Amino acid sequence: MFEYLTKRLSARLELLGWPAERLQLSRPKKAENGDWATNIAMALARDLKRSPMQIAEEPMDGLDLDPGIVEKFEILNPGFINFFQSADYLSSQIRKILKEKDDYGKSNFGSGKTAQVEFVSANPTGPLTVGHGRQTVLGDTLANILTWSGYEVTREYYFNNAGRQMRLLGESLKARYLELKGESISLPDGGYEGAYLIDIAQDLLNEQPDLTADTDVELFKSYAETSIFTNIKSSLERIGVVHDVFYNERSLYETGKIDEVLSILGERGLLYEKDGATWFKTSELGIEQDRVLVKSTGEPTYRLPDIAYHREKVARGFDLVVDIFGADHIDAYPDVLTALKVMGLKYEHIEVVIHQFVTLLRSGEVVKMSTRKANFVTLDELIDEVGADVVRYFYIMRSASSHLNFDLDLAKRQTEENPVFYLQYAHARISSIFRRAQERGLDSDTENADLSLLNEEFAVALINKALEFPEVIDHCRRSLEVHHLPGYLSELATALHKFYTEYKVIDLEQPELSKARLALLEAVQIILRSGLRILGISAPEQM
RNA sequence: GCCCCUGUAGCUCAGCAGGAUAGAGCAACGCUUUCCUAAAGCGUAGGUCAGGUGUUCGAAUCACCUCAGGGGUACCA
Repeated sequence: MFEYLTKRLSARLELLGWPAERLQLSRPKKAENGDWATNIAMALARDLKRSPMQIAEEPMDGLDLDPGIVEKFEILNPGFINFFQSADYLSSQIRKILKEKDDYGKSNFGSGKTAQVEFVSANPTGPLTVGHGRQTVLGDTLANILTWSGYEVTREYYFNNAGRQMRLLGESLKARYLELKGESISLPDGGYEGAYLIDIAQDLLNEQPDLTADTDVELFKSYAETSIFTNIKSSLERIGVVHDVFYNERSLYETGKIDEVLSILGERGLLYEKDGATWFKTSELGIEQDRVLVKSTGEPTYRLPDIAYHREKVARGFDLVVDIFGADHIDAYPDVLTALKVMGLKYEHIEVVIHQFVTLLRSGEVVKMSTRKANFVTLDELIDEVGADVVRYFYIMRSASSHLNFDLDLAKRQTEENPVFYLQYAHARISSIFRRAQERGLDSDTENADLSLLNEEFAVALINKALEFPEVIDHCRRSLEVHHLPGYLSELATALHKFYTEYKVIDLEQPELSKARLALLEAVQIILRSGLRILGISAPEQM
């Protein structure tokens, strides 16, 4: 209907010589204002110097619309043109859902195109925390949306197992190990204090009891890394996240990509030496101040490998690159994009999704978190407490740009009245009705159902809500915001529960009506199942 | 100081390519089950959309200013 109206009205506007690109169609909030509406008359009032009501008449005059789609239209003050869809259109759309099944709502926007989503990317210095969880679920769900939009998606995890932090990790493990052997050794300055390192030290002690203070710290570092990465991957798997590529920053050094970036920027005259460090003249490129790329110690800052990594992303030829970052990285990406730009590389296809922090509340108190200080709640603990479905839902029900308050007590306590169960119950409720219908011997032959019987108020409302699904997916894809989906699914569930309360689905006295209603529920269930699948949440048959 | 995010009902938050009377969930109060799962539905109450100025036929939405909270502004990532 949207496509149809857009096409017909645009053609009409062009015929009149009016700017068709100003045409906007939206769904009115109130049902009495129709199913679709346009404000074009008001938008053009100024240019045409005529009243909106007058303007509205003109394109609509003599415009005959397919009665199989549009029932009628109205022009209302102050100048809205409202369109009402026909019953035939609704029936045909339900048929479409039933026919396309789990493919309903997929688009070919990204067909033949590739996309990469980089997310999590936590260095293996400790378990994933509640803070990482948001990014994890955000990235995975967005990847699902892109897949639904036709893209071939690569989920990527970028990490660094070299550098200062990892060395500290190795030293910290070594200290714990020696501590277990009875030596009184203090943790290195700024070392990792987490208890998880004691567990790892114990494992190492069991496997290799003969290490001493003289053992190379490299052994401890590598043992810690392997152990922690195993743990991280297992946490990810528990909430259904599997990355396709783990990209090690170290490879950028080994293949000379780091040096290449330096030499290209050097050739452009954008580098200089000061105080023993190598600086990038970002101040000449619209950024406040210059940035250090190589420290006076000879080690690069994180910016340099980031630039090299993104240069590789560009070279790998993705049509769309999405980076999911926490708000603490907000200053890094302009540098990276600027570098790509001056190197003459494509960068417009790189989208950055910044998510704000998760504030963890426990007993009404803000929990300050730091991986190094070991004052954190792990993602694993959270999953243990509330389950993977609830974890995923809680993280994506809010927009990424809002500061998320994660109230642990609430999440734990809410197992009965949790919003996620509301959705799952809607799905289970339909399954339950199907089971009951079968018991009663009701013919569930939806192929031949007379869908025109679905003309009651709340049936129509439910159908309309169901038909919004592809628009919601598209909205998520366009804005790279996934929180619209859980919101929509809640509305769909509400429409379903309302329908259920008002009408009896299984009515042996009216088998034809029952059949039509069962067909509608089947369509609704298809959408609930698809939506939940995109969110990575299970769709139970019964609860 | 400068940059980014946020400020909407008691609480948590939608809405913000300007549109028709500002929404939901939770919390509060009241109601609904001889009938497909009440993990549900309905109703009542609750608002200076942080504040101000501007643009517009029309502003929660756009611009500017102020205030408040968070993050960044590192030769940490």
